[in-house]
Amino acid sequence: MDLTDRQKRILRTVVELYIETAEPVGSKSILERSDLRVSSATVRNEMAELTALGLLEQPHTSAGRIPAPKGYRFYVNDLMEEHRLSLQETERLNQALHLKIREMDRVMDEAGRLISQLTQYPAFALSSGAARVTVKRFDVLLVERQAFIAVVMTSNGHLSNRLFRLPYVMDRQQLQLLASLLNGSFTGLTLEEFTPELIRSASQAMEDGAGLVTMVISFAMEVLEEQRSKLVRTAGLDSILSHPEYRDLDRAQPLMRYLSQEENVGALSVPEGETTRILIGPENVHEALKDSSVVLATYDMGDNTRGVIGVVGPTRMDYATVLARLEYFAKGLSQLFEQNQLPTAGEKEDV
Amino acid sequence: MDLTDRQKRILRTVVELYIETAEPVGSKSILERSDLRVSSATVRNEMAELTALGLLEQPHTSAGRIPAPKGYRFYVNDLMEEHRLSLQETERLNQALHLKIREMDRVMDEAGRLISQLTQYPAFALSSGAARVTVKRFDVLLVERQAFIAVVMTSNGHLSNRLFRLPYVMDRQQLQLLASLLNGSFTGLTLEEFTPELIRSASQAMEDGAGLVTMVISFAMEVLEEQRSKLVRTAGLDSILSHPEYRDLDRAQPLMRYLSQEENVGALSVPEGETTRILIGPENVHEALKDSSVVLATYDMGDNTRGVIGVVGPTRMDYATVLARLEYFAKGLSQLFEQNQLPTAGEKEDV
DNA sequence: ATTTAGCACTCTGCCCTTCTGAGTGCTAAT
DNA sequence: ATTAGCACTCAGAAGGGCAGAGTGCTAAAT
Repeated sequence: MDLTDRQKRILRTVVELYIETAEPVGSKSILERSDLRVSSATVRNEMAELTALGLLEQPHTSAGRIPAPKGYRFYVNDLMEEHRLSLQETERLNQALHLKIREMDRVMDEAGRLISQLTQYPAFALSSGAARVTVKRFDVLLVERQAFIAVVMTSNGHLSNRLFRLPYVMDRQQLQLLASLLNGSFTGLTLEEFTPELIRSASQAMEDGAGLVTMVISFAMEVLEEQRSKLVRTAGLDSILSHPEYRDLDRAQPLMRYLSQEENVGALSVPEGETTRILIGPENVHEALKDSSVVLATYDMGDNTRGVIGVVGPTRMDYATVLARLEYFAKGLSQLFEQNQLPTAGEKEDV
Repeated sequence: MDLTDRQKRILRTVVELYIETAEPVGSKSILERSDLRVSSATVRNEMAELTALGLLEQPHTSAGRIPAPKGYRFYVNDLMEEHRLSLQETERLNQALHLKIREMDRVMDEAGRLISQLTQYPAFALSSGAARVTVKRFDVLLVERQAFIAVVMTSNGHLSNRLFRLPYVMDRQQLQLLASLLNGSFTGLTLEEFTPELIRSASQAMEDGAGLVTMVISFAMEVLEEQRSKLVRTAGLDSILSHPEYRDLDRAQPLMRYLSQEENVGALSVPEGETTRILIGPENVHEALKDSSVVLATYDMGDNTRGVIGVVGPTRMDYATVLARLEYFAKGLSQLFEQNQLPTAGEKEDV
């Protein structure tokens, strides 16, 4: 797409004016805004050209122009200046990042909420579950004579535990045996490798405490399952309604539905190798997003896994600002994970 | 409020018809529905009476009547028949209750989601944090020479753990000491009783490992704090928009805002001694709920604490059905907590 | 003393028309 | 290539008229 300088200037002005006002932009307002030294007729001619190229569109014959998705795309790729965060903004973001929260769920909760507040769009946070999780280590703790706690540490540094009660008395030795058996046979295995045969043979090795093995193993499997699955948090749904493009319920409702379903939001992702992504209107696969845009940024969760945070809004979104804030926030999250000790209720495991 | 039988019949018919259709109810449709054997004029007279009593209201002179908040209240208290769940409904609810989820957060997540699906109204689930939580027991597990896991069991049966890394090597004996120290000084205390002095004196007792005490203790304090705080989950916000009374964005938006804020929803409660509660329109304290209704039901979380589940909808809500479903679901949750082992990642502690 | 038939009246929602103003596209002149 | 000028288009607001639902009241009937 080759545009003259003047055309670029015009396109950019249209986009920015439209982002501001949500009203179709006429030739005169362009002149007011940009410092083009031409007449409105010239601008009109250029706009006709840009429309022919599919960069602008006209809601109806006698209205101004609004950016077409292609126009936004061009703007985002080539025209948009990087938004420089103001001191206030970084201040606010930093403050938001000083959440002293340890649990994964909470972090994501907060992240979503904060981004939404910060951008005025509905936001979400995803943690892409660790692809290949294994149990790294089992521990068993005798609590009373008839109860013990099993602690499972997974390869991604997460710790889970559960209390088990038993109908009979258990001795320390038996527990010892259980622990070494579990550590011997089930560490380093992915969920799939927990085969029924393996479990059976381990149970048999345990003799009279055979039930214990299956109990703890099924707990471990739950943990693996959970660690593998994505965590999705959405926040700020209410802010949808404050944007004029969603005044129309027929637009707002499908979007809300979409955002209310975890599997939808969970499917949004950033291609390997990139750290951010912008999806404009029809570039979205899902029908419900066809006239909305999505801005995504990735953060580093430590153990080679990336999480995603993002916002959804009208195509008339303030891409520059949103992107800048999102990136900054994502970087902050990465740092949190790095220096800190997030993974759920435990500390990050480095090796 | 004394009403004749006929008046009650009419009021009830108006309410039920209006719940169904969302349209003002005229004298003729009342005759069609109920088996009153009088003329429409008589009904009109009665309706005028009911209106004078503040039980019905008229959107405008030439329209039918709609129930006033007082009318709903009367209906709910005296007229409403208990909704009998159909086989399908119980089926569906039972299915929903067979979530094999252990973690508190998840249960609440699911509960909210399910109730919303089941009722078609936005729903929420609250766990009212245990009022007086203490640490019941500390455990420490050596993981490597320079790392250990601390496990904290609280009085409400919750288990939390965290991994601590250290810059120096630690021996088993030291850990032993740490554990007995913690168990000796900090069990049975509420958060407030973790005084700086106590912590200081305990640290000193530990000599070279003084840092360990403060680390674990501050972790324990986080856990207590967390156990004490409410958990609020909201779901199904999108279903708001499918009800005609919220077609008007100026109604929908404040409600969504309200529901998006945890502290608002967290404030909803059921008085001691009751198990359910219905709040109709202006009976609600919060401005945003003035023309919506809330139905609440409590469930038993085991350790003398009650959780609340509820839905929010237009005053024209199908109270009977919603209440029945909510109660059933709440009972199911109570059972889950009872037989099962919910509290977060651990099992319920019975004594 | 109730109940009812009958009727005039009220008001909303809908459709249709008109009008206005913003903004265009085109033509002819520069 | 640019511009002034002008006719044209169209959405949205404003207003008028109409139909239908439903009321409240009066006077008659039970």
